[in-house]
Amino acid sequence: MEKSYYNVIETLLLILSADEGKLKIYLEKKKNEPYKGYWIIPGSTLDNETTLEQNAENIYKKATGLDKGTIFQTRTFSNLNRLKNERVIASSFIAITDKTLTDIKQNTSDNAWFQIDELPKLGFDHEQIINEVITELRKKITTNYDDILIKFFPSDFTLPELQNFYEYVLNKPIDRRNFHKKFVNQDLVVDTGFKQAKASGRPGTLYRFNIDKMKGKRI
Amino acid sequence: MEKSYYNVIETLLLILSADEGKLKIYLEKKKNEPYKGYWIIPGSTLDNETTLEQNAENIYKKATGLDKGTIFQTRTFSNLNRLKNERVIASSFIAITDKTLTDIKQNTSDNAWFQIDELPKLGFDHEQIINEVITELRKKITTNYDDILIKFFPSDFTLPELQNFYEYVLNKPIDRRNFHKKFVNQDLVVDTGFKQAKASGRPGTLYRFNIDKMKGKRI
DNA sequence: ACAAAAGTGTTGCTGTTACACCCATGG
DNA sequence: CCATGGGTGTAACAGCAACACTTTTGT
Repeated sequence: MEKSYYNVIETLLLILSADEGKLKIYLEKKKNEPYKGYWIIPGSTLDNETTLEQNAENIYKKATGLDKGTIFQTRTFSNLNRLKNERVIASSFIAITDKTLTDIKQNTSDNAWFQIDELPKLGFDHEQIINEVITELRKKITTNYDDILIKFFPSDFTLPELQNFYEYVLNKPIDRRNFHKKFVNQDLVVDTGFKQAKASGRPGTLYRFNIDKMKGKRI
Repeated sequence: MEKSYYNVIETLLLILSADEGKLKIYLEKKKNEPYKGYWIIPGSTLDNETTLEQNAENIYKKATGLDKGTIFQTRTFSNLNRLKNERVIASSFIAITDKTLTDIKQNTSDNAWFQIDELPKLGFDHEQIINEVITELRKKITTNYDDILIKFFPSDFTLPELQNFYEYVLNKPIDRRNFHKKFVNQDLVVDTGFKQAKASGRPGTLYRFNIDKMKGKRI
């Protein structure tokens, strides 16, 4: 290979969702070689008439069937040996979505949701990319940087649900009474008046974020 | 221009420093057309045998004469019309440095430090890039995200110095007594035993960050 | 002595932590 | 009535916010 000032760039989109108190990622199974049968982050090579943001949106639309979502840029990976044959730069994006609204509710043999701590066998350097991007994201979630919690819970939720997700990301337990007090006493959440329908146990109260109070709030 | 999957990428390095309570950026004056006489962010086109990180380090070394510094990646800009002739993607990095240690202490006609709210006439889209990157950075500084304050104050400082910088970035005043108490009572800083040499007024006590206490500390 | 800038103490408020029992629902 | 999971109160402590006068230095 010869030294050149032209580079190949791909956009990789980490589609994430808060589901059952876990942080989950949507992955696709590769149908052809190399890495046939391995799972990969959905992506697309960038042409010089498209922006990275447009590219990410296109991947999002194709994968979820949704038009609009919370999509933002994260790291760009430029290691020389990411792929075998050619140096390809990966610009990674995160999309935060509501799993229940997408066309990909059900896991199939071709695509599925995985907990970010229970990843399947991944192709290329995608496991490393997920780990690096998620490490950054965990910091953002646990401090509510960029009001990111709101984006993971766009619709109604119970406080135990939120707490489970938060404990999962933080990886340590929190006292339920204190968690409840924090959100309710500071009016960070609003009671919707509805209760969760559940299989067992007392149904939880459904809350919604009080956007005004949550904006800029450091958790 | 024809659609292609090859792209030109440049690395832009925003070299920053906390100086006299202000956030300053190092810029270079462009010597040839286009934008001759305008100021620009130092940068370099990426070849396909170099990583973005290596590229940023090279720019840093060339500009400051320093070997190592705190350098990290920020946004990648891929607008189609950034430059006139060809679509060039800009991957921006921040370098945080100690202005007094660099070879660029003095402003010359070719390069100079500017307060980030008193920028000169900038070439290309560099003003927009600075503004977007600095907006993100301000959030990080004011929350001490990634322990960034330590990086801006690697050596001794007085509390009023730190406070001035902090007020400048936050763009609002803070009570001096409360600021002092916060850092001293929580042992976030250590008294070095020295005093600042100053032109007028009572000399300030020189402190150093207590790294262990500052790590992960949210300000 | 004056100007300039740094150092400092108290009080009330707000949020955090630690801790254990009762309540609503389905089976 | 039992299992499951949700809801709740209190007290001690820590950090934050609001407030003005004194000390050290150079001129």
